Amino acid sequence: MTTETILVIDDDQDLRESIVEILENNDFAASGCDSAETALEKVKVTTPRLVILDNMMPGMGGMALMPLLKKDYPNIKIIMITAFSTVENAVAAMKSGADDYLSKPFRREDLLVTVRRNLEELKFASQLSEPGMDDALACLANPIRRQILATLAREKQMRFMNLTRELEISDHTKVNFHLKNLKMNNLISQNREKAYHLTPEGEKMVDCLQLLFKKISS
Amino acid sequence: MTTETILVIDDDQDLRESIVEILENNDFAASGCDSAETALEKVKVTTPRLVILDNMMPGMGGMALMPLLKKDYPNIKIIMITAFSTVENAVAAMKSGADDYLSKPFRREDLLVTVRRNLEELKFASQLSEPGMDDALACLANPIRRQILATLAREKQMRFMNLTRELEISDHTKVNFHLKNLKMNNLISQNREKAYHLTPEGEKMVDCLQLLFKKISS
DNA sequence: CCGGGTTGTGAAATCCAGTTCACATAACTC
DNA sequence: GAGTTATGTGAACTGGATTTCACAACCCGG
Repeated sequence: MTTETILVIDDDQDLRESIVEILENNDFAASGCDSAETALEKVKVTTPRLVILDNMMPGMGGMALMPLLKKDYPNIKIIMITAFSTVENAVAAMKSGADDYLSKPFRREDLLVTVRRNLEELKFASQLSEPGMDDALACLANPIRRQILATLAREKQMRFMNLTRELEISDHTKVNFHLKNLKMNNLISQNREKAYHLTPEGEKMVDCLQLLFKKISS
Repeated sequence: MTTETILVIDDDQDLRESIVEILENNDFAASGCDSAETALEKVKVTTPRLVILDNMMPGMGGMALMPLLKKDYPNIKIIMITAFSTVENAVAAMKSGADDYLSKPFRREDLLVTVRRNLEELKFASQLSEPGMDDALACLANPIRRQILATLAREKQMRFMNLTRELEISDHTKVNFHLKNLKMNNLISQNREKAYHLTPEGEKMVDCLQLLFKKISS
């Protein structure tokens, strides 16, 4: 967990400080801010990924601040604090751009669950561009490599020439190229008899492909 | 279900015909064969994907036939019928290349379950090289496209320039290129206000990516 | 209606995955 | 051990994917 800052915007000092404290006690980096106006300044410097915002404040209210924040920082997540738990409040908050909401009064656990859920979603976005993901998908992008994985999943293990014939590819060096690729990505390996077989990682990948296929063709 | 032929090789006429009948009653295309020698001839013509083979037969036994079959048709699945259910029998059968086994006596249900399972595995192999799969994975292979999908999953909808800024890519035409690609693959589309958003297909794809990621990083 | 931001196109340039080719070494067969 | 098949490597080549560039139509506020 890096220094992921959470900004808490609330004019009620007690509530604000109590939220910040709860968050800090749970290893989040949080800071407070007592009005929408100062908040706008503060995000310029700290650029938080998550904002907790009271919708009722003197001056500019939370509802008014939200679109401004979203406009300049579309990837910021906003958790709105609404005074009473009514369906209307919740719907209104979500409609105007909140990603989640908390109804006063809320328990410490409600707060933490909501914060964690939203940070989790943020994390997902960055995961998609992670290097591991990149290699894996590049590997899977090639139909020959997928065929190889599928064949090995079926036959458990296979020697080079058998595999080549099975795939009905005339040029054996082409197969070799893709085998090397798969080997480098740790999806397959060879035993002493030079037979290729899936690694545990490779098997996971095959599982993934099956899942993918079911999803896509559903 | 195409005309997927299953070849039943057993010298015991009663058992053989009963197996074929059970299979045919369950919409499989099955045919019988009373010895290993005739089986070798028959596979040349029918090239079944699945073979059910008795290991005890006069003349060439099932154990001897198996490697011959596997050599010429490595993608054939073999279900071995062993006389008694002992661990040794089962292990021996699997070791010499059987993909599955049935111990006599078995119930109609055992047979069907085993056959279905093995056909299912065969089906998977061909799925992996299907065209739909190809497009989808090629699309996902590019990190920028994944980022776009992830961003749209988070923000629900976004206009062109906002998206470009969000991704921190200086050249907007590059983003446009990938957007066009995603559009062509029906993963995103634009509403009247020109805002991009995920299509139902695109959402499925994002789900897939999340699954993939969880699998990979587990 | 002027100027600036937005949204987009098509062609040229570039890059890189994938293919092909020429060759080499081990392994097995007779 | 001679010949054949299996397994593998590296370099050159090819084509498609990606990037860059030059340009243009659009919309919109002042």
